[in-house]
Amino acid sequence: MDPRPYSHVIEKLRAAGLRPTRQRIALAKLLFEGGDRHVTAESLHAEAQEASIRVSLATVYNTLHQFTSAELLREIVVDSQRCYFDTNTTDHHHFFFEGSNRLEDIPGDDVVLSKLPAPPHGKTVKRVDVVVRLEE
Amino acid sequence: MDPRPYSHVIEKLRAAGLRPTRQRIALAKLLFEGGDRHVTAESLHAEAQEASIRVSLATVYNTLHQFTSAELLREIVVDSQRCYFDTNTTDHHHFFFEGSNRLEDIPGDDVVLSKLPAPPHGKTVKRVDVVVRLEE
DNA sequence: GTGATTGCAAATCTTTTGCACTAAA
DNA sequence: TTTAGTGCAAAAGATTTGCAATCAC
Repeated sequence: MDPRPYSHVIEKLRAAGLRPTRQRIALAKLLFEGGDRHVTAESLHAEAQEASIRVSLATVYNTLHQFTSAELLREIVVDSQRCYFDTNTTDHHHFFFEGSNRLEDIPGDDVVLSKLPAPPHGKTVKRVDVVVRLEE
Repeated sequence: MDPRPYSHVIEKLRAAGLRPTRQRIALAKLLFEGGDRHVTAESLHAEAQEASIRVSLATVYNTLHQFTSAELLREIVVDSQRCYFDTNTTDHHHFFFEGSNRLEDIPGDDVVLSKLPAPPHGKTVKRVDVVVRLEE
């Protein structure tokens, strides 16, 4: 077996200034080695359990927020009942399937905003989020 | 005093198929007689208390959802911790002031989406929400 | 009167926190 | 060894629910 099976992930964590603990490494592997993903704290915790990774839900919450601060993840607001996190941190938008509460990326330039208002005086635009809400 | 001081609001409720109870009339007056407004259940409840209207918080929640189903209000998702309701049910978008958690309407055509992706097969677009997130 | 609506308190659900314990450096 | 990170259980905050009391019609 590869003597340094987690080196990628460990580097990523170090680069972000996060100490590579067992839990962070395991969660980072789940998050970043499966392409672009959308997770909630609950869903990631369940996934970790299935993979026999022992992590508490509190640590999952903490970790998701730390990763978000470190810009390894992006938080997406589509539902006022739950937080979603996206492993795709590039500029893009989302489809949201009401009913199944599922999120899907909309590739970067499939949405074009050709006109935007100027921000109110003294304010800066942090981000523009476009959510296309779908129903059956 | 006007013998039918609430007639407007009462008509509005009846038209929406909602029985005009004391609480609904009072909340509808607060909501619809002050121009375009953004409220949370908590803020509307506080406002009602100040106006000496006796309504429980549970009833405020129920009423906001009934009004939303009846399309007298629109629910806006900008924060995964709280529900916001908007008395402006026309097509428009929002500024969200992170920090003060305040919402402001962006007039209809100050945002132009010149390109949108086709919805996935079998799905219908229910709404497209644009949120411009601001910071100081 | 009768069924819809309300209030209250308890329940639920997601998320955060305090603190003793453990592990990384 | 020193400090950051973790787990657990408890707390917090938003929202919902069950049910008896009340109100609109």
